[in-house]
Amino acid sequence: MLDPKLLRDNPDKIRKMLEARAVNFPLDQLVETDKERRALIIRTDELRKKRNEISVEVARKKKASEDAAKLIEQMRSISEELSKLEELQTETEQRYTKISLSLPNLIHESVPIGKDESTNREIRGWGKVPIFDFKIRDHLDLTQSLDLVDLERAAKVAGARFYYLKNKLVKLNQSLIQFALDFLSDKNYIPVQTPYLINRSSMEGAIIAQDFEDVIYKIDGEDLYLIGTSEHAVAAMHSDEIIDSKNLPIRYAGVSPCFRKEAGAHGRDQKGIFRVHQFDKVEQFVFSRPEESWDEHERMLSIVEEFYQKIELPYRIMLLSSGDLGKVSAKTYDLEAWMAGQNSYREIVSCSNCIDFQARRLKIRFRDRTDEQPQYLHTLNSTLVATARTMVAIMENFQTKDGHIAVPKILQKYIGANII
RNA sequence: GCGGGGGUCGCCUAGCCUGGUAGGGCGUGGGAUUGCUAAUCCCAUGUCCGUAAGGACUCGUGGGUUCGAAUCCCACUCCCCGCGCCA
Repeated sequence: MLDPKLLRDNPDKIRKMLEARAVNFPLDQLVETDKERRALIIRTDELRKKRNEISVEVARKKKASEDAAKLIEQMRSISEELSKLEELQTETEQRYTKISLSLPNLIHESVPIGKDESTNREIRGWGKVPIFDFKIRDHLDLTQSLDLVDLERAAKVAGARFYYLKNKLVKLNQSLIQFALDFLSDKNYIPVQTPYLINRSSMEGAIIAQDFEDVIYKIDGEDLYLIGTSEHAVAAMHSDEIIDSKNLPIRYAGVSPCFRKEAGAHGRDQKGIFRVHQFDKVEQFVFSRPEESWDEHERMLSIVEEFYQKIELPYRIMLLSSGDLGKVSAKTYDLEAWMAGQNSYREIVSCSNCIDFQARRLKIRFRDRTDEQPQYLHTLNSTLVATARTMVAIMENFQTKDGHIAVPKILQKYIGANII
């Protein structure tokens, strides 16, 4: 949600953003509805004022045991008119909210303008792409020959894009989670394991309407949705709260499974466990003062880079262009890891500053002193590790000539082995 | 799932029975007073509309009764206590 004042004072700024994102949005309709709703507020406020004045008079007369019948008759007609207007107001308010909830976030000035991923900008790279002196295999091949993943039975039991992890891959999955949590704890992040199902109003705080269709699973007959990432549950943690600024920034290490419908991804990445309906993730989520959020954003990215250097995965950092940017984010870096089996870099991390967009939706504010106007804070989120994709990268990059997988040094003590 | 108790401004609390402008304390900021500090006293302290003056709203949420609801009625929700079931 954007600052409603922007809608009135500078709609062109919003128009520019929509253009840069190449998004169709009924901006004029929103501006019009905002006008309607404000006019209605003024009219109902006036009527209420009148009613309150008469009500005080009624009370006074009754106390003095005078006749108030005439006034009460007036009250009756005001109340009648008011309830009609209120109905109209509620309807207008709902219409306004519905449209404004689907309005995407503003874009930071450093974001390159461009229509899709082809205009993303490479910021830097790290590590050497491995060179093999044997014929390499992709991760699907490796998981089948080493009996690490059962896709056929998962398809039978749950459907496409599900999987059974088996044997040492189960341990690798746990090791990545454990290492990630230790790593963030050392940096004073607060570990938090979230609810995996949350209600609609919480979900609406973190995502935009279209995502309900494309990514989010709903529990039939309940006001419950499976989280697409712990970000959704952590963001809503402090909804409707005013946070004492001396507690900022609040840095959480969220851990949870992630559930995604992947609607519209038919045919893409069908192989193996790269694009799946369920995976585990450790996530950085930060509540920050507005003036500190851009530094915080860079800090989160540097933490991500340190992590992947420790597990020795070659990567490059991409700055997403306006057309590829998520609707709730003002600026996003992706980390793309080298995947030998696909001979390309693939996205495994997304690091975003959502500025005050989620905070407005969730009413998360802060202040320095208790007599001060509270103001919206900024929220940021970044993957630390999404296990399925990171395991794909590890398997493909660390494969050995004899068809096994070397375990990155830092994970060996967690998994209790140096080869899979 | 059943029975009982509860949810009031950032925090704590009064008001609810008996309907008529939501009061007090803490915290925080400002001011007064005072060698300094402390204590004391005064003012401010949520959201929305409005350039402003000002006004409206706000008592877990949503309905209802009433001229008028924090207060009465109904439903839902969350927390606490007891019982039941249960990994």
